[in-house]
Amino acid sequence: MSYDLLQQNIKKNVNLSAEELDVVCNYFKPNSIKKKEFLLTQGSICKFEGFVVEGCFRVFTLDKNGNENTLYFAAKDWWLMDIDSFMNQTASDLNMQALEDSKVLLISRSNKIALYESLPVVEKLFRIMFQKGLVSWQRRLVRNHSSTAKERYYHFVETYPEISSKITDKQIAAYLGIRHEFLSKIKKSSN
Amino acid sequence: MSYDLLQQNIKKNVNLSAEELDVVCNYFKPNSIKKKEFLLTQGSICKFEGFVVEGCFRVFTLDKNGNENTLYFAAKDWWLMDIDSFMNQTASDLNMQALEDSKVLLISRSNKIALYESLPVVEKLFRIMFQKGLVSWQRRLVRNHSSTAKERYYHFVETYPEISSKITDKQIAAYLGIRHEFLSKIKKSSN
DNA sequence: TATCGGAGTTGAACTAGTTCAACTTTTAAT
DNA sequence: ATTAAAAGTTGAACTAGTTCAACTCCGATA
Repeated sequence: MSYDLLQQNIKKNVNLSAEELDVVCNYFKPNSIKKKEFLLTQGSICKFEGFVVEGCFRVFTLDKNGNENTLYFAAKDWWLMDIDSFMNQTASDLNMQALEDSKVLLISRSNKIALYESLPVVEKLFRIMFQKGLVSWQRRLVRNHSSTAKERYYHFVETYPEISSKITDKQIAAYLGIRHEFLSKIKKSSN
Repeated sequence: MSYDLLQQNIKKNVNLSAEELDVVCNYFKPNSIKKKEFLLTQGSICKFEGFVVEGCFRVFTLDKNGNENTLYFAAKDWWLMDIDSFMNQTASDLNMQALEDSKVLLISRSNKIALYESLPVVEKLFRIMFQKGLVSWQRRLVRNHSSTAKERYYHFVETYPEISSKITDKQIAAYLGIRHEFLSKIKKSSN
């Protein structure tokens, strides 16, 4: 059943009873997205938070120079959110595109609010999730400042082999913050 | 009284009664730190989370090349934390140094846990704080990838004029991820 | 089976940012 | 007031990464 993965994911962060897990899951609705389709586009208002059950997404923004900048990839067992747009109902800066046929569990804003209210331990769940998220964003920034593009590339493919295998080099370059031509030269150069 | 600022800060994120605010504040202990002293050093285990009442700190890590990399500055009304080391009681990668004589309110790990348990709305408080933090780290990464050092420099001084005025150019360079010699050239070049 | 478009490759010229070393200015401690 | 140390400046040589354009190599679609 498609809620299993979500339940496992939640249990990594907080202890919930089977009943509580069911309550949480009931707020999430399954959705299928075809390859190349967008779950969110820049300029629109984010209506959901999502959890990826199957497939893979890229989350990117188109910057002032017209370059794509990838914030993160979300494969199976990852969360998909535009926190800012979802919380404040402001125009999003982000695009979320399926890189293959995918299945997600989505929670609407009103359901998210209801969930927080009906089950206070969910506050703790997301507090811990965001806490962990913060740590990894901090690490990524330091890595960007202290490593070369080549080092960052090998770090990425070693850390996320499953994701690396699903995406193009162009998309990896957009994540690393380099041009894809240069990534091509990195791969060619001897280690 | 030195808890006022903390109370105001909390009220920006959640609605607490005066009594609840007092409960929260009671877990925090005032501390004075002299200029140049360290509140945390790389390799040690972080025993506290802090809120800056007066003064200013820089939070940085010494990377493998021996360069200082500044994660953030914390002036009055900012939080000081090494989430990873504090939560998991693992060796810290971070240094927290006072840039001037400073006053902080510190909460120990056992008190933080007790606080979460005694007042569940504190979970919401930190959930929202971390949520906002995540958004700004994401923005910073995109900015690093899509702007030149010069643009990032002017963005920094315009966004944080109070902090800019307290710190050296060397420290700003360590935050921007550039060498201080290059920052010197940026400032000299016509806008 | 042809073809079209996107992903990847390559090279040459370029530029943003680094490195190092020498120097000046400011700050802090005695 | 003196001095030492740290911060800031400058220039010259360098390098990591960009830009642009031409080309190849698929993989999807008609």
